Amino acid sequence: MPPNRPRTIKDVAAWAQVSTATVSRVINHAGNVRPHTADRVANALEALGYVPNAWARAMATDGSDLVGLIVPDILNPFFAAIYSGLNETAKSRGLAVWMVDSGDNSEQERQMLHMLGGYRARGIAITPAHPAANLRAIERIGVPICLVDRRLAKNLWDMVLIDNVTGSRQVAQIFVAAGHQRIAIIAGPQNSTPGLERLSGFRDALEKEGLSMPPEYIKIGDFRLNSGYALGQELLALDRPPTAIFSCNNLMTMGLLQAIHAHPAHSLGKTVAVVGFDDIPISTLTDPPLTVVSRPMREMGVQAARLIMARMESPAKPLETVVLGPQLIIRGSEKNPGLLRWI
Amino acid sequence: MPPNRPRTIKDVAAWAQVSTATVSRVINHAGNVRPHTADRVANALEALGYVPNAWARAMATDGSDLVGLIVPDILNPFFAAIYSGLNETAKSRGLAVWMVDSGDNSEQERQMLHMLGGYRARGIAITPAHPAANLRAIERIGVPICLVDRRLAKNLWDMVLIDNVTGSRQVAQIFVAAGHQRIAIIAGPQNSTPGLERLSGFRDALEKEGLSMPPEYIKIGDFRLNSGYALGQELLALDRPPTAIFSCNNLMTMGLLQAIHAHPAHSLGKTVAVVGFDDIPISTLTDPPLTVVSRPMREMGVQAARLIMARMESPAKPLETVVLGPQLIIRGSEKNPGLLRWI
DNA sequence: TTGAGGGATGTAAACGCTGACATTGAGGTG
DNA sequence: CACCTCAATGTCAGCGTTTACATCCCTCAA
Repeated sequence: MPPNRPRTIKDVAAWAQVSTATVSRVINHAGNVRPHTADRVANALEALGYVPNAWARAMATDGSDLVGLIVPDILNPFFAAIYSGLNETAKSRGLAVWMVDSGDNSEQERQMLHMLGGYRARGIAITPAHPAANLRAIERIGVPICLVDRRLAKNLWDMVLIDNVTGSRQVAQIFVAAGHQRIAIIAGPQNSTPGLERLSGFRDALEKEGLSMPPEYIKIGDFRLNSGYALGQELLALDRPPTAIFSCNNLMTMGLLQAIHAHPAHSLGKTVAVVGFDDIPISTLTDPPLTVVSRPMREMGVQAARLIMARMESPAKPLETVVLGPQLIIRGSEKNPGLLRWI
Repeated sequence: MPPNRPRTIKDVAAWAQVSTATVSRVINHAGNVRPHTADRVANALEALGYVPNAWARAMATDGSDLVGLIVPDILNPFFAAIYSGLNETAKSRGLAVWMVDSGDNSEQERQMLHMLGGYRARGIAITPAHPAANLRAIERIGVPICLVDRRLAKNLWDMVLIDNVTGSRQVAQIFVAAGHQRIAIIAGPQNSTPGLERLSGFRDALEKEGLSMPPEYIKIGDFRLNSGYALGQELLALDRPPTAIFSCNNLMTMGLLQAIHAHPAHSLGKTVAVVGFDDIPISTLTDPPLTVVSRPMREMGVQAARLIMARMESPAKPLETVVLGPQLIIRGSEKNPGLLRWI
C-alpha cells in the first residue's frame, strides 16, 4: 500500500533541506531560487510524489479556482454540451468546473448551491429550478451567478438565454407554409422560461397566420421522455388528430416519435408531421429526417463562462444578458404528404 | 451588491457574542450548549447567511467529502449513467462526487488525476485512458482508486467490469441461430479492455460455431459516431457485404445505422441485420427495433462507490473485482429476412 | 460551609500553504 | 578594508475550521 498520509510541503522541505518557503517558491515559479537549490527541491518533489493541497493553497491565497455548474438533469446531453463549452473556456483561465445535478428540484438545488458555496466556488452557472428563493440566499456569500437558459421573476443576475420566441415562430411558419391546418404542441412546464416562451411564441405566430389551436391540441409536458410519449398518444388518439406537432424539447420529441411509431394508424411524415425544439442524435435517421430548431448549446456554456469571469473581475458592473439565436434545420419531417387525405 | 467577503465563523461568533468554539459546536450539533446560547448563535447564522468553508473544515478534520469520477467522454450518456449511480450511493454517505472528463487522452487524464489529488479527493473512480503510468503516480498520494469498465495491464486496483466476452458470445449465437453466414464486426480500439474483449469474445464464439470472419469483415473503430459511420460504409460497399453486423458500442451503432440509412441499396432488417453493444434511446424506434446487449450502467456506478467506500475504511483489504453481466435484449434487428436472397 | 463534580464556555494549537518581512552572505565600490 | 547592495533563503503570521484542554461557576452532598 502507498503511504497513507499525503505528502506536505514540510515533507518536501525536510527532504530537500530547505525551508517551506523555498519549496513554495519553486512550485510557484516565483523567482530568486538558486538553480542548484531548485534542482534539489525538484528532486524532492519527484521523489515524494508531492501534490499540493489545493484547499490549503486556496485558503492562503483567498481564492479557489472553482466554478460551479448546476443543471436540472445531468443525463440530458443538452446540459452536458453546456458543460463542455463552459469547461473549455474556464479551463483556459485556470478555472475548474464542477457540474452537479439539481434534479430540477428546489430542495436539491438548494443543497447544491450550498455545497458549491461551501467550497467557495468563484462563480456559479445555473439553470434554475423554478422558484427564485434559493439564489437570494446564496447570493449573500458573494458569488457571481449566471442564469443559463431560464429567466427568473426578478431580473437580478447575468443571463444567457435562447430566443425561444423566434425559434417557435419559425416552426409555426413552416407548418403553415406546408399547408397544415390542424397543428398541435407538446409544451414544457409553464413555470419555466423555455416552457412558457415556446408555447406563447408558437401560439402567437399561428394566430398571426389566422390559425388557432383548440385546447385539446395544447399539451403541457415536463420536458421528459415519458411525457412526450404519453401526450403524443393522447394527441394521436383524438377523433381529429393534428397533422402537425411541435415538440418543445429533445427528450419529449424522442417520446413523441416513439408514440407515433407505436401507434398502428399513424406514421411519421405520412399522417403526422413533427418538428422538435433541440436537435437530437437520431434526427437524420428517422424517415423522413427530423426538422428541428437547434440551439447553440456549447456556445451557451462559453458565454456563461465569459459572463462569470467578467463579473469576477468587476462585481459591480451592470447586469448583462446574452440572447443567442436558435437555428432552424429543415430536413423534411415538417411536410404534410397526407394533406389531401385529411382535408 | 452582496457583501464581497464570505462570512466566517468569527463573524458569527462576534455577532452572537460567543467564542468560535461555541459556534462550531452549534453548527456541528456537538452537545453542551445552553439552549439560550444556541438560539443566539442560530440567529447569527441566519442573519449573516453563514455558509461554512468546506476547505477549512476539511483541513481541520483532515478529511474532505469529495470523490472523483474521471470519464473518457462526459457527453456520452453511458458515463453519465455511471455518475448517476455513483453519486446516489456516495451521497447517501455524505460524499460529493466531482465528475471530470479525460477526453480519453492520457495527458488530460493526468491533469485530472492531479487536480482531484490536489483537492484531496477521498477516492477516485476512473475509466482509464490507455496506459497505466498515470495511476502509479497518483497512487502515491494514498487515494483509493477503482477502475470502471476497463482493466489495465497490472492488476493493482479494485475494479468494476462488464462480462464483455459473454455479451459478445450471445450476439454471435443469435446471429448464427438466425442463419447468418456473412457476419461482420465494428470493434473498438484494441488497446482497451472493452475493445479487445468484445472482438475476441465474438470471434471465438463464431469459431466455435464453425464460422470465421474474413479480415475485411473486421473493422476497428474508436468508439465514436463517425467511425461507426465510416466503417459501416466500408462494410456495405464490399462486393459481398455482410448480412449481419455487430457494433461494439452505442455511438458507433448510431453511426452504423446512419450509414445503412444513407446507403441506397441497403436497409436495416431487409439486407443487413444489426446488433449493438449498449442500449440506445432510439433502439425501440428503428424498424425493426434494435437488438442490443445492454449493460447495467447505473449499477456499475453503485458498485464503484461501494468499492471505494470499503477501501476508504480498510485500505489494506484484498483487491476486489466486480464483474456484472450484460443483458441481451432481443427486439428483432438480428433477424435475416433477406436470407434467401443472399444464398 | 466547603469541596467535588460536571456542564457551559473560552483559549489556543493545529491543519498545509503563501507571502511579507527578516536575515544571511557574496560581490562590488570607494 | 569597510561599506553597501541585492540575491538567496529563512521565519512567522494568517487563512477558517475543529478540538483538546483550561477555566469558570453552579449544584449538590457531606
